[in-house]
Amino acid sequence: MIVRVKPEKPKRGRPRSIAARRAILSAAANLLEEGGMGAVTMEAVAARAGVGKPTIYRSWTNAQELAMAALMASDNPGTQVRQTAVPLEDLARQLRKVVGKFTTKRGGQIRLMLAAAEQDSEIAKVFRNRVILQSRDEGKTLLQRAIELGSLRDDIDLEVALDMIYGPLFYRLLIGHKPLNDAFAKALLTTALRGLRGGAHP
Amino acid sequence: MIVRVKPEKPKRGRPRSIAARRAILSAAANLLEEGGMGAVTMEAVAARAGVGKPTIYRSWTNAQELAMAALMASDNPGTQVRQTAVPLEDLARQLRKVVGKFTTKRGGQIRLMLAAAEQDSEIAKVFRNRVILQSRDEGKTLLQRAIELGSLRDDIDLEVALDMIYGPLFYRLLIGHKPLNDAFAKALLTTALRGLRGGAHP
Amino acid sequence: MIVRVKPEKPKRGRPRSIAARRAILSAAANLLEEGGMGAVTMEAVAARAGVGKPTIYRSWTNAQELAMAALMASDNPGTQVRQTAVPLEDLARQLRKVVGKFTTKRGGQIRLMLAAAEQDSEIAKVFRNRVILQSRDEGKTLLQRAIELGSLRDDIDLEVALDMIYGPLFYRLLIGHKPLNDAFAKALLTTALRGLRGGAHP
Amino acid sequence: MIVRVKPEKPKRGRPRSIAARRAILSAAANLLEEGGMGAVTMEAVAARAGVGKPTIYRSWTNAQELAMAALMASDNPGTQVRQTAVPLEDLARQLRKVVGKFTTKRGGQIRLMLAAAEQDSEIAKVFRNRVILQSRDEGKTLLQRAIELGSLRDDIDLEVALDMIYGPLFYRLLIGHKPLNDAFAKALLTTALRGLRGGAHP
DNA sequence: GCATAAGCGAGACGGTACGTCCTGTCTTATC
DNA sequence: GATAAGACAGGACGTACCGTCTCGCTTATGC
Repeated sequence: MIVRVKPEKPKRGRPRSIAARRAILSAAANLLEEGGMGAVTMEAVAARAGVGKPTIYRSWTNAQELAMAALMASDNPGTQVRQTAVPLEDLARQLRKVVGKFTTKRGGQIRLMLAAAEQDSEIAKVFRNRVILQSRDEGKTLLQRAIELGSLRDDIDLEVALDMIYGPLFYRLLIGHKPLNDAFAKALLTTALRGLRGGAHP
Repeated sequence: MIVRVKPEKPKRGRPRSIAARRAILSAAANLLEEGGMGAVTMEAVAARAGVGKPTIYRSWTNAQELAMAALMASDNPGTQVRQTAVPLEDLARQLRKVVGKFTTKRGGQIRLMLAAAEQDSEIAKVFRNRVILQSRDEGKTLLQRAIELGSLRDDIDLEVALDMIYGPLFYRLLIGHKPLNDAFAKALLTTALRGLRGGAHP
Repeated sequence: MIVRVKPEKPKRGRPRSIAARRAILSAAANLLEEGGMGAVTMEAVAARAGVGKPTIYRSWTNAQELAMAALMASDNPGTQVRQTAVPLEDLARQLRKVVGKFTTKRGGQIRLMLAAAEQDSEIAKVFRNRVILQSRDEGKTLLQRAIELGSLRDDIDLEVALDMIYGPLFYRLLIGHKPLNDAFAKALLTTALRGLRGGAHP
Repeated sequence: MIVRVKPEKPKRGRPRSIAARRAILSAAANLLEEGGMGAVTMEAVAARAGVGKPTIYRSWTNAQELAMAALMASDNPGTQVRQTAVPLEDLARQLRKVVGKFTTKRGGQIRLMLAAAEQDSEIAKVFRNRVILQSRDEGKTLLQRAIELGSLRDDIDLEVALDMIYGPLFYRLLIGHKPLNDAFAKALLTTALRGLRGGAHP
């Protein structure tokens, strides 16, 4: 792998660009944490970052995009789980991690972000892929391995199975009708694996 | 002991106009349908309803509340399914109805509504109960009957089971990573009933 | 001269509450004193007087009228001066009284009242007659007596003379470019009596 | 020592649009003429001037200030009289000019403006100086010259004399109890010069 | 002596304007 | 030649009063 050590092109009068970007994202993230989506206004971000509004508009077209970008920038991608020989145990571990992530304040921010954005905007898609579907994708790998190992039936619809596991987590995050915790994650996985069908079908 | 069946407080002053209320909700609903949440501004609603702004503020504290109220008011509650002797078939039928409801434009509105609102506002809770959890509650009755009839295991956690069924629908509605249709509803129910585990069920 | 003591038309229905009237005028006067004309809003008066708005509107058509009425009601008419054998001394005494009246807070209220009102409204005319021109009318009597006694020229235009005396008081009240005090009143009267013309006309 | 004639602060950012300023003042002046003070609302001015409300608020804090500024801006300062060798004749000519100015519609606007404004606001002071006291100041110069020439007594209090001449004009403008016209101006000046006292001047 | 009419408090109504905030664009002077 | 500063047109916000209108309730008079 080749590492480009900064080409350092001889630039006229734009030494500020990276610093400004960082300041903007940082200001936006702080505002988001302090006052939610509503507090992330272009004016507030500009003021706090010590930056002109046009500088922000040059990189993000509106406040939602910026808020999303800020949330993603401050996101540690690491829900990553190490894979062992027992994928179903890896899955259980990963679900607990996801629950942990959702339980923090970040969970609330994610919730707010989801419906606020234009559903079809480019950034919204990226956001969903990065923040929401990332764990599901990891889960997909685990399920596939479990099938290969014979731990799961080989006739299941993988996508349906994934939604049956990750959907409920998301459901409780957004609706909040029941607690979202490790116990739920465990019960969910157990029930999903075993099925609901009663005695008549052993 | 005499039971007064409604204290019915004396109500001083001019009563609120039900005509105005109706006009406001109607205007808000129309604007919502035409231009989404963003179009439901207090000013636009007031203008279209032929009503003063303070009249709106007297009943709803902000545009989101009003939009939610309008959506609920124009909502036909009828996901109601008739119950037969086979609750699992009733459940399948109901899931198809829910999918149908989510698939229309109303689905998009519901999606937008959810995250836009203050999560803990009173109206938001009512909204979630009426629009989101209503079907789930109906499902609960069906599942309970199924357990009584022995069609389902009697050791399942009912709440977990419900989320395992309704959560995925909601997941696809909001994230949109995969289609939300009858086929999905059917596969979902089938998989949930049967379980994912392999081996033991050759 | 026959004084008709009010034709007293036979009124049906509940008579207007004098208690309410008093409460309204009192509330208006207090508000006027506390916050000037701007504070005398119908709503504030109604709230403070413990009275419904229609009760106010039944007697006064707008806030300015009410404020004027309140100011007049709380006005002691007594600039009245006793008349002695030397009308010019009576006049000097009266001018001092007028100055005293204008110097208090009431002076400021009068000032505000004058231009705020519709110039040609009925109440504004009454106000001007009662509050502004009353003293001038008294002065007219005094000047006439002085002319009869030979203390003043008999070829002067009385109205012009009156405006030459009372106008400057009013001028300083409203514009405030120079102090309005007894010294001014004295100098004014002296100068007016003596004239400005120099040596050429002894 | 070097005297910098105007530090001329660096003025960061986009300068205020003089076109906008002109449009605002023009719109305000028109509205003032059409409907009086009450018609000069920020919204109406903004709409007519094709300008955002904040642009107005950036320069004037409320409608009264704006109306005053508009009236002053559209005011031709020209009551200025040319000075001849006979200052008392100059004075007579100037009084006729002032009367002319007060008699037009502008007179009514001035009247309304005076009491409507916060008495002690900065703009109100400027207004009084520019609109009301300007003529009086010119008169002061004329009187001084007349005294030097021996046409007036040299023992008069100049300020009192000025108020004795200009106060009555103002009095009739605001109270309207008697007509304000050239005849009055002439009689006023004559009476003031000659004095009111009888007897001593047979 | 009881009906009737008007006044009463309360408060909602359709409106208008307020003054603030934010948007997204633009125009400067600065670095 | 990109930046920060900040003015611009526009438009929604939520509030304050306006003057009018219902309410349900007194309170006098007059039939």
